[in-house]
Amino acid sequence: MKAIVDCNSFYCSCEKVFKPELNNKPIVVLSNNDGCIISLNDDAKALGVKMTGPYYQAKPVIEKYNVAVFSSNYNLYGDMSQRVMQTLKMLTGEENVEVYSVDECFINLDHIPAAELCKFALHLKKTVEEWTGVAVSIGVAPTKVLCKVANRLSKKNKKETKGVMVLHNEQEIKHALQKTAVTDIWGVGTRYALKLQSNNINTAWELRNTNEEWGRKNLGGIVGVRLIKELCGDPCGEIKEPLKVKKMITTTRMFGKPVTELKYIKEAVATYISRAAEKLRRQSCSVKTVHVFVVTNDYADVYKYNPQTRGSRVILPVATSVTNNIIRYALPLVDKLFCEGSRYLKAGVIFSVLEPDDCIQSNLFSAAVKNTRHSLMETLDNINFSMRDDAVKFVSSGLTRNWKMRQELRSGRFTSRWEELKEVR
DNA sequence: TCTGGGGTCCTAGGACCC
DNA sequence: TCTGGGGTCCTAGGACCC
Repeated sequence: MKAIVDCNSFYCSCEKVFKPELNNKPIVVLSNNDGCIISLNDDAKALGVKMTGPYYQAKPVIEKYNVAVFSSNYNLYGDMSQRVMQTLKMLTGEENVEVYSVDECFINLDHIPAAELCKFALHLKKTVEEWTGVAVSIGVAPTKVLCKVANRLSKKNKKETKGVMVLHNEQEIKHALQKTAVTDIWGVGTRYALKLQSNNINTAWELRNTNEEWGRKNLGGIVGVRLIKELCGDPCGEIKEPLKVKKMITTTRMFGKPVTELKYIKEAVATYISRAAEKLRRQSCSVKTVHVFVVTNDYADVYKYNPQTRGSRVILPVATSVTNNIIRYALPLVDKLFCEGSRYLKAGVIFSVLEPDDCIQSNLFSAAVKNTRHSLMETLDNINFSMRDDAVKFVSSGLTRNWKMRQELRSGRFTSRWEELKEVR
């Protein structure tokens, strides 16, 4: 058996830990740039506020009911996430925990006797809540997909389930699947949901009873086959070692307000390259292919949101993680992409084809230079880490940066900055 | 008169996730 | 005035190899 442990309204819970006066009060957390609502607690949901809706649309309700609003504070959430995961690893053994995202993980429970699963899950929940202050829900079942089903039902009816649901046998699985719409299955997005519904498959139970060949044809080949097997209780995804090394690194941000000047877009792209290169060095890799993209909103009616993406890529002669090298090759792409007169909403970079630093493929046609600037980069990373982000940066990334995103309502980085430590009198 | 079959690698694009 | 920022996996098709 497996479990999924999922933090309830994670970002809101993190804010609440340091502001106990918000207990039982509605809370929302906004995306970067304060654009969208990306987390809301049950109290906010009860007021009719929608997840991932634009902030401005919900503003009337938010102001009327005095909902607490925060800009996202990823330093805080990242640190709280580690505390939750660390607690679970201590309780179940590191090798049994697969961290799946910032707020959820799968746990292998094969060593727990069937009769004790529920008790054990409740123990995990209670301990995490006591040690970190973050509330969690737990779903236990034979496969990951079924765990997600159980977890969702446990959340929907917290009073009855106490936030824990175990699917012990076929009967319980059947009952749970009948209560789950296809749109709520993990692995079914809008496209697949439409296809399923047009074939008159509306519940998870109906999907489970579909034959695998139909799934192969209509739900993305092997992906669909696995999905149906998992619903049948036949595990296709085991608890995995976490991916220590990413295969792709992306950095992208909305601008604080639309930008029309080439100069500022180049500054932003240089900044994003610096950030992505930091992430790259953290996993001791170098990048071979750099993709740069910009998003415009050119429409007769400027209020209509109709983003258009244009991108271009460059393949470096030799993979590198040296920021200024990457900037040199990638920044000219911005000149190519730029159109005078467009309004730019956003830009970003994607690093793909990542090579480990210790086995970089050299180039027959360029001199065999090593990553000689590594000590410079290391120094730069150390300064920026110990002082503040961007204490030292490249001039091409701009000095004034008036394109930067808004974060007007961010709370303190209570657990990761000494100067912002929470004081108790 | 007539031109194979089997394989690998890479990339773009589509789907999904939180 | 105003709509996030990351990721993953899979597949099809083209280029190339012997």
